[in-house]
Amino acid sequence: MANESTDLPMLHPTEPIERADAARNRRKILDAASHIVATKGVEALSMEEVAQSAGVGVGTLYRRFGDRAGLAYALLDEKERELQAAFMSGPPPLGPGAPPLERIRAFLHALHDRVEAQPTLLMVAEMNSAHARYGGAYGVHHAHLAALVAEARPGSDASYLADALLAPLSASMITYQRQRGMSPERIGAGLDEVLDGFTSDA
Amino acid sequence: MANESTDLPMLHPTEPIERADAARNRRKILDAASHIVATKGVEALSMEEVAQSAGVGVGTLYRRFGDRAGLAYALLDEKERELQAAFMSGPPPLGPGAPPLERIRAFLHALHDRVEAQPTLLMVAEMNSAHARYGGAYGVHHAHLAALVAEARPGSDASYLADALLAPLSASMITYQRQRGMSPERIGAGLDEVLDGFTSDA
DNA sequence: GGCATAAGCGGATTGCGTTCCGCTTAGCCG
DNA sequence: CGGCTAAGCGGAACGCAATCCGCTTATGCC
Repeated sequence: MANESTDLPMLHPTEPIERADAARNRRKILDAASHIVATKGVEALSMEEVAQSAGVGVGTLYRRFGDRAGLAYALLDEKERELQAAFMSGPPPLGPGAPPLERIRAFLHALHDRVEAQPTLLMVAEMNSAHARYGGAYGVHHAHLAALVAEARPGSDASYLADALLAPLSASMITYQRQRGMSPERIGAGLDEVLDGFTSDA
Repeated sequence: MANESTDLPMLHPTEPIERADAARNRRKILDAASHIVATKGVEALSMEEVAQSAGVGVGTLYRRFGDRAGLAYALLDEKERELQAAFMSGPPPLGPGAPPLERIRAFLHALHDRVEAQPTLLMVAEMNSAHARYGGAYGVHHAHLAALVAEARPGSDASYLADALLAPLSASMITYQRQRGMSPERIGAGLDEVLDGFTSDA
């Protein structure tokens, strides 16, 4: 079990193979990082502190994870994999089997739930390399959603609409809405309202 | 003409009054900053360089503009005022007089044009203090749009829908789409498609 | 005009993300 | 089993945003 569960998305069928010490360090780093997040919060997740706490140099952190956003993303990776498995091969309505519009709805609500569960880590992950590194997950979500939209609304620009549907679910937007006093339930209901526009054909 | 044109939004009817040297410095800073942006690009807009180039201390920059995002926002302020004037009291369809759905469409396209014209500065302005400082402009846009949505779709959660319509127009989203090869025209057409969902009542 | 005072100023300092580069060592090969 | 080599490592150094605090000065009041 050398290389599993903690590289970015699932787009590296056969990477060059990872050296044993590198794998060991990856584990140490992720353990230290999640411990820091759990005990002191995301804002205390500084590269230097993680490195020290894991007993490695900061250079190693950057080699493994690219930047702080990449580290945050790696911490979210397990949940991300579960999510991807759920909408790619899990039970409907999230997984295959339900009509596209119901799958879209289920998917957007799943993304919303994820943001509610991990707002701060996601916000860090969205930063900086946002659409490059984190782009791995975004790309998968976008492709999935675009396919469903193409089914639900043939002839539309499904790729654009997928972006437009994902944009309101960014961690920073939702965090901002929550700060303004908007409840998760209201956000969920709002999502459904947005989707009502999809039900009726143009 | 002490205090005009370069404080944040238009929410300070009668601020405490600005000292003369402070106003002079504000001008020097903004001039230096826009010169740097014009000649070396936004990425060269560092607080230290602006301060040096304007002949003031960095502390003064922070006193005036809060942070780097605030400075970027101030550089966009003139255009922002024009935009606000246009949709609040200009000619239709952007200004009052047209039916709400046409005004919504005109407004979103105006925002899109703005992003196409100033992507990098807007991206800096969106950073960090994003929804605090820059929140001034966002708040105005949101309030305007929510009012129009409430007119166009009575009974809906206009405040949420306004967020959802504004989210795809963030500078970072549009920059990302452009990097993927999506043309401005396609984005504009996509916006119209999103609005089609609004035409047909739920 | 002179003075009191608070607004303003500036640059040294701090903190942190990121980069760089010379050293170490795991993994392979003869 | 010993040596080769490239992957990996670590931590010093850098750049830059942001803060802090003692000094300066514009402004209002007598």
